[in-house]
Amino acid sequence: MPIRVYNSLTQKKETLKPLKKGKVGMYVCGITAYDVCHLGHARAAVNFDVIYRYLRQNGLDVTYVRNYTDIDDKIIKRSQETKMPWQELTQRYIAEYQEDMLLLNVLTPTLEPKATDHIPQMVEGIQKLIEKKKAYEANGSIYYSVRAFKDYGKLSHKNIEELEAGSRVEIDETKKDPLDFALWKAAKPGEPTWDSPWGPGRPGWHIECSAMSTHYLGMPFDIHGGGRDLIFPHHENEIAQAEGTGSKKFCGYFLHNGHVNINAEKMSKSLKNFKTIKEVAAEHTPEVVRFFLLSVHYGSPLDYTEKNMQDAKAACDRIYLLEQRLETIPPAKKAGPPQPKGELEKALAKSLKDLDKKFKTAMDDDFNTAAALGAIFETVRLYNKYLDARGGETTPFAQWARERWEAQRECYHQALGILGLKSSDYFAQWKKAGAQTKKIEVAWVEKKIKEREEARRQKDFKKGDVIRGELSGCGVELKDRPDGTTEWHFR
RNA sequence: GGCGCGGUACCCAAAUGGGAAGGGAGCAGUCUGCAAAACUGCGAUGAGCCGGUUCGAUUCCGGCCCGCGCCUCCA
Repeated sequence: MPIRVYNSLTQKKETLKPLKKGKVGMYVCGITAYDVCHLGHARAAVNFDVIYRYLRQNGLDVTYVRNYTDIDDKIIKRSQETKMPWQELTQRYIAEYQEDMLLLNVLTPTLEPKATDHIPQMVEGIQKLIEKKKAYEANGSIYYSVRAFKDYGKLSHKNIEELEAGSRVEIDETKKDPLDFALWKAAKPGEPTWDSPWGPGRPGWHIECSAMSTHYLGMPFDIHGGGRDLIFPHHENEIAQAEGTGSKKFCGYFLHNGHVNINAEKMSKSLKNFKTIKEVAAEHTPEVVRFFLLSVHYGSPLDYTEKNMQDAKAACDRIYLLEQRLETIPPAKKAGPPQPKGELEKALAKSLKDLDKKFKTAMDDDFNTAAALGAIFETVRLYNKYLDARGGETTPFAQWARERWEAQRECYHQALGILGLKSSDYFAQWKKAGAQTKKIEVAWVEKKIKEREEARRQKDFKKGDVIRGELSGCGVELKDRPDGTTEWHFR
C-alpha cells in the first residue's frame, strides 16, 4: 500500500515516491536555540518523529536531518541581554531541547547539524548565487534578488506583485527591492562574525537550511518539513536559494504541521501565551502530552485547553486500563492457535485481525494518527466486553488474544511513540504529576488507603466511605479489587 | 487587500458521491457493601448558510457568512 502525503507545493495529496528506491531523505526545520521550547515546538518535533518512525516501519531507510539554528538576531539580542556568550546560550538551549525530546520520546534524528558548523557551505552557496546573478552585494551584505528567480512564490502560492502591494516589509535602503532578503549580513560591532569573501559577517537565516539540507541529502531530496508558519518566507526562500543556482529541483514534498493554539490563538513567544514542554509534561505526563498531540491530524490546528488535555488523558487511560486488566492473564507458554468460540471471542479475534489493516490504512493516508487511534479504541471496547464476560479463568484463547494484542500494541508503539509503557509505569507517572499539581503526598494517600482497608476489614463501611470521600475531594479515585486490595489514581 | 486552511452532535475529532468512526461529558441500566472501572442502551434525519451538478452530496462546483494562519521573527 502506498503512502500518501499532503504536499504543500502542489496543495494535493500525492503518493510518496522516494527518489531512490527504499531510501528517503528528510529535512525538518528545528529550533532557534535562544529560549526554552513550548508545546508548539513539541508538536512539530512529535509529528515529524511519527513520520520518521512510520517510514522506517515501512522498511524505508530514512536519513532524517533536523537542524539547530545557533546564530541569528534573537540569539544575539538574548546574548547581549543576559551577558551570556552566544555559544553558551545556544548550547544551553540545545541541551534543554534535547531533554524535552527525550521526555516526549522523540527519536534522535540521523543528523542534527548546527548552522555555525556549516558556514563554508553557506558561503559557497552564496557565491554560486552571485555568479548566477541571483544575489548582489551592498555595503558588505549580500541580498537575494527575489525578482531574478522566476518561480518565487511557488510554495506559498503568492505572486510578487501582490506581495509588494501589501508589503509590510520595512524599507531598507541598502536593498534594491524591499522583497529581497539577506543571505549574508555585514558585521556590526559586538556581534559574532565569520570571514567571507565579502568581509566579516554572519549568515542570514534562510541560507543555513538550504545549505545544510543539500549538503547532507543532495539535491533534490524527498521531504522537507516544518511548521506552517515556515512556508513563507523561510521555505519559499530556501527554494529560491537552492534552485536559483541551476535547473535542479530542491525538494519533492513539503510537509507542514499545523500550529498549537491556545484560546483560539497561535501559541507563540511573542504573544506570551505559551506553555513550555516541561510545564505541560509535568502537569499532564509526557505520555498524555504526546497522545494529545497525535489525537488530531498533524496538518490541522490543535487547541491546547484544560478540557482537551483531560479528554486526552481519559482516552489514554482507557488503553492503559485495558492493559492493567490484561496483565492478570498469565502469558501463554506457547502461542497456540486462537480457536475462538462464541460470538465474543470471534468478534475480538476479528477485531484484532482487522485492526492492523485499519491502522495501516489510516497511517498510509498522510499519517492520520487520529483515525489510527480511533481504530484502536474500537478494539479496546470489544476487548473489555470480552473480558467482562469471560470470568476469571485463563483459557488458551485469552492467552492468545493477550499475546496478539501485546504484539500489535508494540507495533503501534513503534510507529506512534505512545502506548509503550507498562500500565503501572503509566499510572505512576500520573501519581507523580498529580502529587505535584495537587500538592498531595503520595505517602499520605497510601496511609489513608490503609486506614480505609482496616475499616473495611472490620465492616465499618461508613468510616471507609468517609475516607473515600475525603480522598475523592482531593482528586484521588479509589478502585477496590476483588482480592481486597485497592488501586488508586488521580482523577 | 492578497494567499492559504477550516466550519461535522454539549466538547474534541475521523472517514466518505449512497446517507456520519472514535474519545470525553450527560442520562438510564448491569455489576459492586457503597463506589470506581468496565459493559449495555439513549444522543447529529443532519453536517455554517444559499444555490448548482447528480438517480442520489456532509462529501464535487459556485456564491455568501464566520473563524484561524501567513504576508515581519516564528514549530
